[in-house]
Amino acid sequence: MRSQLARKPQNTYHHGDLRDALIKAALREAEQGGVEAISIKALAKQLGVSQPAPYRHFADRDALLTAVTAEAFRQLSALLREAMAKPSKQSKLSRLAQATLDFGLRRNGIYRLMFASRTVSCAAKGSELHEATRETFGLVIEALEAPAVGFLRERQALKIWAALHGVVMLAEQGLFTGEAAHATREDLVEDFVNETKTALAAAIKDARRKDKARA
Amino acid sequence: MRSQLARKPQNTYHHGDLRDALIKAALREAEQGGVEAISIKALAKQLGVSQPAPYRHFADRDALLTAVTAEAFRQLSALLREAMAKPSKQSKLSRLAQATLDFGLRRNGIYRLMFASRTVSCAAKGSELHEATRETFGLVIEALEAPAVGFLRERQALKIWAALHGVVMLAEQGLFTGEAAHATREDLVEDFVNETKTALAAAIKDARRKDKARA
DNA sequence: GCTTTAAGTTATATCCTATTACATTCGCGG
DNA sequence: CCGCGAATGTAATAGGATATAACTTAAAGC
Repeated sequence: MRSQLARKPQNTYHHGDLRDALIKAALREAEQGGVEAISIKALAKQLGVSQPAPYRHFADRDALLTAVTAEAFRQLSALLREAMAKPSKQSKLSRLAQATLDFGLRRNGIYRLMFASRTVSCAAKGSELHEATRETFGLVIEALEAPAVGFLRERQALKIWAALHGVVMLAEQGLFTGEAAHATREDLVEDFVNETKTALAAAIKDARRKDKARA
Repeated sequence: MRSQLARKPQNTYHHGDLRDALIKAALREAEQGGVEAISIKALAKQLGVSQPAPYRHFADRDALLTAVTAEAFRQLSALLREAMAKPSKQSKLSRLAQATLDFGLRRNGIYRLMFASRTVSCAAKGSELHEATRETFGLVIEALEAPAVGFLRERQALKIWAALHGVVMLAEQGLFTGEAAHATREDLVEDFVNETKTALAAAIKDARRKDKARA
């Protein structure tokens, strides 16, 4: 496999793994300047191939962005899985939440590419991107560590997921400076984590009660 | 004032209010296709002026986007103010929250322009955009209808603000379809509203208790 | 080994941003 | 009321990006 080498080996007509190299390089670019920093032309030059070469692998810029976004989701999933796996006195949910915040701030260009573009919503069911996002969301559900009550769990997962987004976005926009800085980003995330836990516990208790009443 | 007419009157060298017309037209474009739908050239053509004319009013595309974003925030503020003013059996906070959700979904292209781009975070203190965003955030604080405990209020305002963002983003990305659709967007928003209210009440009670203990 | 096909190249069309140099109009002081 | 400077608009043009078409080279399979 030549996919490790980002650049094309000299004197070879074929790059070897241009598709993969393009995605990796695009991710690097996006890390700094967000979506608009991804330029087919620039990537081609960087990888030592001609400008239209990428079009052999991606129909257009959007197709590349979609693939890049999918890869980014897989990387986030890996990070979250890792955070959830390592032993800690904190809950799985808390670790997942803080890891998400960390990813969202440290790799903000990529984060915005993942969530702030319309790419995701246009992903067809069954597509690579759709699967990648579902996997990530699955981890959120898993982190709740709740008995399988189906939609109750999904609802809380959606809520914490949404709240995390918001914190990342606002943090990146500098809304935590000034007087509001009394609350750090991490504090807010922990607030949401706790509220999610109590809400989930209450919902389950409620469901059990109704269940018993019916019996 | 000629600002009502979007198009340049025929046979007049000067447009009359090109700056304003550009912002309005750009907002219309963004409503459909988001930020990338805003093209200086296309706007100029649409307004019947030469292609470089806009550069008399905006240094570059970014400057236009910044102005457009500021206008969008002012429009959101107006909408929220209206929602909060009209009599209703629901709380101010609930009305503000639902109005935000509505704005975020119905005018999603603009919403993304406002929050998903880095424009806002680059706004210098005192700039038009910075003032516009602070005004909007001020309305959120106002909607809490809490006694002035300063940072306690700001913290809850940040939290509900963040949560609202998240819901809008996820909703727009279609994460509420499928099994998760058990919870509608409006339900989630109401959940957050209620959690904010109880959290704020608890925080204030706590602060009072500590205050009394000191006396 | 020969052919088919995947992958890359050169050339080119089109669109957009942005600048420069020039033209026109507005408005204000004399 | 006139003339001059600032504001605003135009034409011409450079430069960069996406994307397509026609051609070329290497790889892979029979």
